[in-house]
Amino acid sequence: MKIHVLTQKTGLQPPTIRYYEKEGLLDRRHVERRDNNYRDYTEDAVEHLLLIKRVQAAGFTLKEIKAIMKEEEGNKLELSRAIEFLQKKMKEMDRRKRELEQSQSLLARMLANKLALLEKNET
Amino acid sequence: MKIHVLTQKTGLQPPTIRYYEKEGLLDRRHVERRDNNYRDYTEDAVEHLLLIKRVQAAGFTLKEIKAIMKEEEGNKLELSRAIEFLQKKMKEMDRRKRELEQSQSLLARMLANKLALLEKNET
DNA sequence: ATAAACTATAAAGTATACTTGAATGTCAAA
DNA sequence: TTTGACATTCAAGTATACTTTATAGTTTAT
Repeated sequence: MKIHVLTQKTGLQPPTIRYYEKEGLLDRRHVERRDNNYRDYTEDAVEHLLLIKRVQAAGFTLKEIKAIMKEEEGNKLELSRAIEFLQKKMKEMDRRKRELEQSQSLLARMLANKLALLEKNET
Repeated sequence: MKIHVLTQKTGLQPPTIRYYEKEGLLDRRHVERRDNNYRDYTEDAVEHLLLIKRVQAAGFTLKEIKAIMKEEEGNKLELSRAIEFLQKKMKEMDRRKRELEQSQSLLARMLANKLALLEKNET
């Protein structure tokens, strides 16, 4: 499919998708070139980009995402090192989750305060 | 306390703390100037900066954090609008948490694969 | 008293993740 | 066939969140 179709399926913009490719987040499995030099995306590209979006929204940088993706493929790292890497990432996510929960409870307290005030005013 | 002491208590660097002040994340409650023009931080500044760190680690920008802080003070916004604001932020955090959990389960699957491989190799 | 350590400001530089602009090429429909 | 929509590259611009550099004033220790 052409880039425009992919933008509709992913919600990303053409320059963003090209940028990701330039940064090495897409490969032969996701894009090829046609005779006219236009990019031709596979169906896999859709899933792949949506995955990138999710992981990115979870707070990872493109660099980290690339490392994770590469790792997914890779027997470049040996097994034990790959496991170490993934466990480190898991811990990072746990930490982020805790921080998120703490912030959330802060907001919850603020919200409770406001709601109490509202109650008072209405009584 | 002087800026150096605050850096030790927060783990932030002097220019970062000054930058936060410039960006309006600190006010009279947190900093004052002495006769020599040196900044003099209150104990409140410590808690405040650590809070900023946590909320930031949860994925919020300084601008958003500032908005939340301002709101915490503020009867600038009327009550109902404040509540709306906080509820919106809560939803954002829920979404972020879900994305984090999805990414985490992705990593968990990858990790499970690696561990299975490891098992196999050892048998 | 003077060097070392700390403080200040202002401006420029850096990294990340894009977005925008300029110039050009390709294709599909009227 | 020519106009409009879409594609390409490359370079420059933007926003966020700092960090670094340069210059200068202040305080502390010896």
